[in-house]
Amino acid sequence: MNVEMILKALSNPLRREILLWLKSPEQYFPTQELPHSLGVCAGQIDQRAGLSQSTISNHLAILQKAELISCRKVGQWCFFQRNEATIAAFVTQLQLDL
Amino acid sequence: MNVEMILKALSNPLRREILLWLKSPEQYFPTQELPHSLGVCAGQIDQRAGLSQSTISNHLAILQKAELISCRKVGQWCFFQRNEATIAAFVTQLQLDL
DNA sequence: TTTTTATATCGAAAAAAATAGATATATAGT
DNA sequence: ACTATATATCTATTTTTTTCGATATAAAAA
Repeated sequence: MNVEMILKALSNPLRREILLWLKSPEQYFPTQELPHSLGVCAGQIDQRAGLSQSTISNHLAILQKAELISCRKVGQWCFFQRNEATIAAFVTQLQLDL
Repeated sequence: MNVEMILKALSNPLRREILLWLKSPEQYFPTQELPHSLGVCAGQIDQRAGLSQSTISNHLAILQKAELISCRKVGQWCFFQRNEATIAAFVTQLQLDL
């Protein structure tokens, strides 16, 4: 758990928003056909964010490197999920470190 | 309490370090003549950080705008202190928002 | 009142982050 | 095997952040 990387990741509003979207997939990604329990498909996130595919791919990579989200590959798709363990550990760590 | 501004402020390692220094002034600023209960003099922070005066002034302004620190002016000096209320409220808010 | 000291602000340069389009890679379907 | 689809990577551009030196402001000291 790298507080440095996590704070950098969270300093961007879009990345924070993506984290929120992933908190309530049924609300924010109602058009996804495969079950939300798998996570949310990268393409769905692209669509919702309205920025280019490569830009969103980059943001997702930054969230992933910070271990705030994880990716499950299913066929040709990538399904992203929040990593609640890291998020909780981060808040706890901040409480001590800050 | 503006989570956006606070996260931006905390995304910089030097600003996080300054916050830590202000947590233990007697440890990090033993040469300060006036009592640490006043806060830590801007010049002491400049000296410890080893960057230019204007750069540190800028960092302190960013921390201040985020209300992570506050400034007390005594004569020609500025004494900075952590704003523990904001810091605690921020961590609590993250726990909910994130 | 002039000079010194402390901090803030301004303007410019350098470094880092965000964004996009083009291309590569990997999987699926025909 | 060829084509279509999904995502990642590469390169370039734009925007934001960091940093500095010079100058402005304000208070203190001479």
